[in-house]
Order: sequence, then C-alpha cells, then structure tokens
Amino acid sequence: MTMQIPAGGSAATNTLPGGFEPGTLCVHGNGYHGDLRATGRAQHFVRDREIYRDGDDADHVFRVEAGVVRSYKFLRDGRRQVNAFHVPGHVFGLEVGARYSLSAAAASDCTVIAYRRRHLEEVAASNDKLSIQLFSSALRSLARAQEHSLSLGRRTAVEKVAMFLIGCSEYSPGSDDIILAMKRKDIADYLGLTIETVSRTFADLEHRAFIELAGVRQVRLRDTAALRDLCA
Amino acid sequence: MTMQIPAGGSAATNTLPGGFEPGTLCVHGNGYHGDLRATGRAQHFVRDREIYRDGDDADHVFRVEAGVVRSYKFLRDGRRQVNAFHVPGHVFGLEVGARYSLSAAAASDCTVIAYRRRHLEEVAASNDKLSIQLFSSALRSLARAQEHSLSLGRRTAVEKVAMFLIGCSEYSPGSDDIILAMKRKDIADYLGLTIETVSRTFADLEHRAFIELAGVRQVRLRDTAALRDLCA
DNA sequence: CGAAGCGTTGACGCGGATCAAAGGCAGTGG
DNA sequence: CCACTGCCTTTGATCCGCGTCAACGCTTCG
Repeated sequence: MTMQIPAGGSAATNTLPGGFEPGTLCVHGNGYHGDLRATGRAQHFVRDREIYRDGDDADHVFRVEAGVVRSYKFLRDGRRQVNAFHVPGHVFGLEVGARYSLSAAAASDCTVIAYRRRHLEEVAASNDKLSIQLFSSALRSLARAQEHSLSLGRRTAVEKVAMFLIGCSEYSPGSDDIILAMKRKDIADYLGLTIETVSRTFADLEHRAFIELAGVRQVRLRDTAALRDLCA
Repeated sequence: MTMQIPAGGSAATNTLPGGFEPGTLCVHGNGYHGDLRATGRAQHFVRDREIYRDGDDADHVFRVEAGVVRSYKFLRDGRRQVNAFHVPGHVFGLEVGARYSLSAAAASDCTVIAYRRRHLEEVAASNDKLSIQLFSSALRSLARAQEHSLSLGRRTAVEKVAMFLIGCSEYSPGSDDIILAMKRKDIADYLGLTIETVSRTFADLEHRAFIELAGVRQVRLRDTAALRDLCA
C-alpha cells in the first residue's frame, strides 16, 4: 500500500470538518471502487439510543450520515464525559483493540452507516485511498481530542462555551445561526460543566450581546469576533 | 497493503504501554526490513529543550528511546495544557496536515529517534507491518487522549493525581516505587491543576498513608488498591 | 387539564486558584 | 568547606468560579 502520512493540501485534509470528503466511504458511493457498497449498512437511531457500549465487541466502524452522535464515557458514580460530537461525514468507532473503549449514542435523531470492520480491513488491503482515509480519520480525531483537552483543562466556562459555539458555527450552513442538535446535558458533559453553568453562561453571553437565544435549540451569533476572542 | 484495523490479541496490541513492541521502528532494529536503519536518527535533548513547535513543518515522526517527552499547547495568555507524556517506545509527531498541531519538548533529559516523514511513508508503502504499527500508534494515542479527557473534565484533584500515579506505576520496573521524571509544573499542566494543588494533593495522599514521598522526585505507593479506588 | 422532562434562575457552599512567604536543593564562587 | 544565589517545592491565607441544592417556568404529550 502507499501508506502516506497524508500531507497538507492532499484531498484527505481540510475536507468536511473532521470527516471525509462527501461521497467516499459512503454506501451509495458513486461506483467508487465498488466493494464498499455491499458492506455499508444504513441505520437509524432516535435520540439517546445507544449505538454501542464501552466494552462491546468492536466489530463495526461507523460514519455519520445525518444528525449528531456523541462518544462518551462514565465514571462509576455516574459522572459522564462526552469526548466528541460526530457530525455528518465523521467516522467513529475505530479501535486498536477488540473492544470499544467508549460508548456511542445518538445525540439527536440520526442515521449512520455501519461498516463491518472485517470487510473494511479487507477492502483497505487492496485500496490505498481507503487506507489513507482511515488513517487520516484517526489522526484528525486525535487532533480534535487534543484541542478539546486544552479546553477541558485550561479554559473557563465562558471560554468553553464560546469555543463550543464557534465550533458549532463551522458546521452550520450560512453560519451565524446555529441549531443545537443536542441537549444541555450533552453540552455540559462535553465541556466538563453542569447544565446550570451552561445555561447561565448562555445567558451571560446574551447579556453581553455576543449571542441571541432565539429558542432553546437555536442560537444566533451576533459578535463572532468577540466570541473568537474569548477562545483565547 | 493489508491495512488491518489491528484486532485485539495481535502483536500490535498491548505491547509496551502506548508504544510499539521493543525492537521495531528502531534505528538499530535487528535487520527488520533494513530500510529504516538509515532514516532513523538518534537525538539527545536536555530537559525543557524544545523538539518542535506548534505550527512547524511536520517533517519528522519521533520515537522515544529514553527519558520522557511532553506534548503541549498554549493559550495566548500563557496557560498551558500538557496533552501527553511520551515514554520510551512511544511514537509522537504523527500529523494529518503539513504542520505540527502541538509542541513537544523534553520533560526530562531524553533521547529520541527522528524519522523523516517522507522516508517513513516510502517504507510504509512496501511494509505492511510498519503501516499497521503507525496506524495502531495513532489509535492508541487517541484512546489515551480520550481517557485523559475524562480526567480533565470530570475528576477531582485527588482523583487526577491518583490516576497519574497509577499511570506512572505502569511504566515503572518493579512498580510501587516511582521516579517522577518531570517537574511539578508539567504534572500540573497535564492534570489541569496548579503546582500548589498538586503539591497539596501529594501531601494529602501521604497523610492518608496511600503514598510516601521519598523525595521530591520519588514516590512510593503504599496502598495501590486505595489509589485505584480513587480512580473511580 | 395534569404529568413529566427539560431548561432557567436564585441562594449558598466548596474545591481549587491566587497571592504570599518560607523552606529545600543544586550549582557557583570565595 | 561554607556562604550565596536562583530555582523548585511546600505551606498558609484568602478569594472566587463553578457546583450543588432548590424552586419555578416552559414545552410536550396523554
């Protein structure tokens, strides 16, 4: 295989935020190498429906088609940390070992494509492009996780929420108007805060006229520059 | 290539904690495919010497030979988050893009092997084993990063420090007696705390007779079970 | 109309940050 | 050998951001 460590500017970089370019690794991929079409299986999940659990046999790799998926982990006493929200195009469920090290669930109603890991391995064996994409996907997840660590470890509540909103806006169409697919609890557990603090911080940002809460699930960014500035 | 997503139990899993099994990807690898010997270049770094910086051209991939390396990131105002400590056997510097997304520096005096990324790509193209190892390395880094997020987001100071000590003990020879290669500031920035809190927490754990501070850089674990219990 | 979930808001307390000062400890020079 | 210097670590006092607890409002659905 030509296992390139994908260099900047290649097709594998800077595509759909955090995912592959649309069309690849897709069930209905337009004839692209053919083989994958059979292995990918579309699945629907309603909000909060579990996709897999920490410790399950890691026999599938997934790609988000629509909606948002969360990966998360629990401590014994119920404290939860959401590691990532997976948006359309994003691949999740890649594992080194035989078992999943995280749980995944639908953060909103969503549809994902499930690929049998075994099949994926076989196809990747003869398909350099796919191999590189899987590798890129892993490295991109890693980069995102590291960014996230910076937030969790060193940012204040306002900074975390600002970051989150800026992050969301990058997945939005015309941006500036954000539809939050997930609940407050998911946001809180993603940012390492409580729902109360998230709520208060939204209120605070609205008070400062940085955002406008158009509804529980809708946020309008009124001063993106100021928000970005908060991201330190 | 046979791009297996490395399955549990394979040689690529559960080897040296977080790294490759000893001998592979090594400058003095015992004839293993030969090519790598020429590309790997051993380098020494004294404590706090920078290896690369956030934004530099990511033209090398590194493997720790001895000592400890830290990967970290800064906020504008100087707040720092250490994402990982890299111990011998551990690979770091893998990137999706053309540039490093983190900085790396010697947390203690250390020696690393630098591989030219270009060469690594070429060798990997014809060497399935190496490809899989690189992929595994990335996935293992990802898993570690996700574990770390749980600590940063949801654990208390005592829990974080207990986690850290348990983590260290896994890299120690006979365990139970830990030599801390890095300074308090590094530990603090790794755990998302201040040096004062780290210091106080060490004192607290000693007070509870869970550990014994045999010196500034040496910790003896006296009640591993209790420490593990704190990891929740 | 009532019930159940989710989100917001307020009052209060605590864990860890901040500020300040006082030990170790290693390296340096007299 | 000892005093000096600078850095790292520890310890103490105080402060504040965010968690906790509690009540209330809004939305959805039977």
